[in-house]
Amino acid sequence: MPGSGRRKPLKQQRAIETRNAIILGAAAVFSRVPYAEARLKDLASESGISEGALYFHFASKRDIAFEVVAVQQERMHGALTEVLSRGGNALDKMLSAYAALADLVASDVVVQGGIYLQNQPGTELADATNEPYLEWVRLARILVLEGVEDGSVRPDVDADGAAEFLNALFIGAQVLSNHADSWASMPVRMRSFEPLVRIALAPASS
Amino acid sequence: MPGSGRRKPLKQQRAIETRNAIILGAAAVFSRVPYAEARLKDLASESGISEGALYFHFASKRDIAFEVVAVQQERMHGALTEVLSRGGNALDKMLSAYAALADLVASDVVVQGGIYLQNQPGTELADATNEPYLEWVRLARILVLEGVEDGSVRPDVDADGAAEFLNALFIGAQVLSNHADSWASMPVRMRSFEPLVRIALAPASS
Amino acid sequence: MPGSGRRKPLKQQRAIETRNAIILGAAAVFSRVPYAEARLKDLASESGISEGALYFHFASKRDIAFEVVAVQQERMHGALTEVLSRGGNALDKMLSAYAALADLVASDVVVQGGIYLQNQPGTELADATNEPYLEWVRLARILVLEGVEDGSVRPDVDADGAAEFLNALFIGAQVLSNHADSWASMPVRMRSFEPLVRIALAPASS
Amino acid sequence: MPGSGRRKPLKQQRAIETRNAIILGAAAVFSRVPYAEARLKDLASESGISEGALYFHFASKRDIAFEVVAVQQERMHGALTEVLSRGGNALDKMLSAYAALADLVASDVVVQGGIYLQNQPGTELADATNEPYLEWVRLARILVLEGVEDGSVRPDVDADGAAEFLNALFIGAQVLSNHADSWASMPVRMRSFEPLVRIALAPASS
DNA sequence: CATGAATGAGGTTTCATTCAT
DNA sequence: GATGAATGAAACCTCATTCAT
Repeated sequence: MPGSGRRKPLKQQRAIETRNAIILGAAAVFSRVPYAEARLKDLASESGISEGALYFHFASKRDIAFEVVAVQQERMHGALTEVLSRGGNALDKMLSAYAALADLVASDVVVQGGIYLQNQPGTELADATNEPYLEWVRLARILVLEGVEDGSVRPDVDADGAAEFLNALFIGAQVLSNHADSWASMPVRMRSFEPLVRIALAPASS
Repeated sequence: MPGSGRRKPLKQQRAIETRNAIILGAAAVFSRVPYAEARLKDLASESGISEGALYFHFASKRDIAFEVVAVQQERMHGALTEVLSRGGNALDKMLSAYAALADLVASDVVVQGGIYLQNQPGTELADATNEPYLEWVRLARILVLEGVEDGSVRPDVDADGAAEFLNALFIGAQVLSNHADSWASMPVRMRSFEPLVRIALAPASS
Repeated sequence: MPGSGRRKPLKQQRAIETRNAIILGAAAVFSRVPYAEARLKDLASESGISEGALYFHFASKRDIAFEVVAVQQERMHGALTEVLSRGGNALDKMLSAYAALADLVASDVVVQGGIYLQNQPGTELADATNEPYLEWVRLARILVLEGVEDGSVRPDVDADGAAEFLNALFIGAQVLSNHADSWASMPVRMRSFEPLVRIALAPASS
Repeated sequence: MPGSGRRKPLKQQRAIETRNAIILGAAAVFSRVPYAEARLKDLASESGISEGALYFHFASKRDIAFEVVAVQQERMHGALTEVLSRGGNALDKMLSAYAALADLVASDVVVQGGIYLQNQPGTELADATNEPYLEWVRLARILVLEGVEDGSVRPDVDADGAAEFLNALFIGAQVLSNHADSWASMPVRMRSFEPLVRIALAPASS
């Protein structure tokens, strides 16, 4: 995972601010336009700095993209663990996890940029970009199994299939939301899926 | 039809073949690499023709991409109408429609190229690329309503929500399949979702 | 030795001409200005072609420089073998060899470019540039030994020292000539050294 | 000299040290790499100071290079006059002068940097760089004539030719030594030329 | 005096498109 | 109809220089 982690100490406060501004501006551009069509000129102007300054903080355009993805991962991970630490049965936790992520996606430009960057297989970026998907699937699988145990999920579901099912749903919602209105409708969309997911996974009722 | 008239058609015949070769080669490239990273040189070599010759058949790279998307639409549409013309209740039709599309996606390079091209909002291509999504949703909605009528779908489902649900699932599966193995696993994946979709949409059983 | 040897067949006559024009123009620039200060813009205009066309024929500025050096080597080698194949004793052959090389240096732009390129150790070019010097020394050594045998060189000279002596003289003359008048005076200069070299190497006379 | 006057000189003292450090560091870089490829960043780090600080002591990169050349000239001049002030006939003085310079070249980084800087005609530096060569030739000429008078040099030598001969030899040795081992072998090399030079210039023997 | 951060001009390289054969 | 060669705009990146602290 290149791009993650500080290279230099960054001695001045001003530098840190600039660095953050770059990540923010870059994410904004990357969330609107495919990586290869994102112009350095735009990253710079969106960040309010000169083009050359980018290279004081990052080694290349590629590195900037990696950093955006890294921050996105961090934030999504943060949101996730926060939600999962709350009480409730596994199914509820799962659904509120997706809801929380949907909120994050709708509101956080860096997350949007990171997501869109990941949706471009075959790019220079491919490497740093493939792993996350697998991680989500793994997590979902764990939650499904947990749900079977605590009774919130039907015992006859295929854990792997269900995990991918949830993931496909989430990713599809991202793509559709992006197409529709740049992720603004993401939370609504996910919420509208909830009842169907509940029916699909929850025990026959009671 | 005297032989004297043949000369032109014969030439056209060759042109048509070349044209198809271009579309096929282009689709192959577009299915692996984002539009902006697809090199004309690669389209040409993958099609087995020279770079300059592309411009005899198409006005620009953009046009080639459009044509790939057009053919993809055509083929998906064809597969769809073929499936939908068969008998069965709406839910069954719906599921076999998605299954058929999944097969198509897994086997047809042009369809793959078209799909991947569509997954790049914000591009030059954006215009020609946005509509199809809406159409799928519309179609799904109609089928859901049909299902409510013929009793294959629970009467209390929200047609709009269910339509988007199905669509998100399908699109998410595409993205995941592409990431995983260039769409090879698409049919399996969709089939593994079927039981969950049935439970989510079908009436409580009896 | 990258840059030496044809990459592609170069199917068209025109291409071959252009390629040669590039080498010639590039050499002209490289003979006036250090590698790192040679502007592609100048290489192009001096060759009468567009900047981009350079990249149809060569992969990089570096490669162009390598090719110039390669051609220079070739030409110097050619001139050398031509001279050495003539009759005469070893000392005479040696001196007329240096004279012939001096003429070549004064008249051939590609040779000038190659020479100046080689005089920049520590550059990107370093690799392809170091070997030739050693080769000259080796050749001079052989001739000195030959001279000892045929009696045209004093038997008590140190072959290694004499070889480097001759080489230093030749290289120093190049540097001075370049400084003075872009190599124009090279032949005169070398000729003015001849008597001294004869005295230094020839037997005490009689 | 009251203590109250010392404050400024003290500051200057520090400045002088920094200035010297810069020249030393710069020379080290300039001796390895052509002017245009020498990075200010490297000059700075090699000098142990910050990039910005360079501009407190010098107006530009070009100025630093000039200063390196100036110091080099100074030191070579110093070594020369020291040697020439000793006794002996002209030929001996000449040879020990070159020997002394060779020692200096091998041991003094600033001299190395200066020499390498001068070997780049066509640069921004060209102006300040051309003169020295002429001066060496002039000096050598004078010594040759002196030698003719004191009998240490054959009376029939062409003073101009001999002067350039000696110079070419010295410069060629520099180039070869630099290529071979960054000037380390310079003294050995020059010494190995001595016998040949003696034979070339000294009277027929006796 | 010194430092790290920022600027901006300009360099090399890429690549869709056009041209001559 | 087709090819290889050429163009030129624009992209990414470098780096001497300047600025704020």
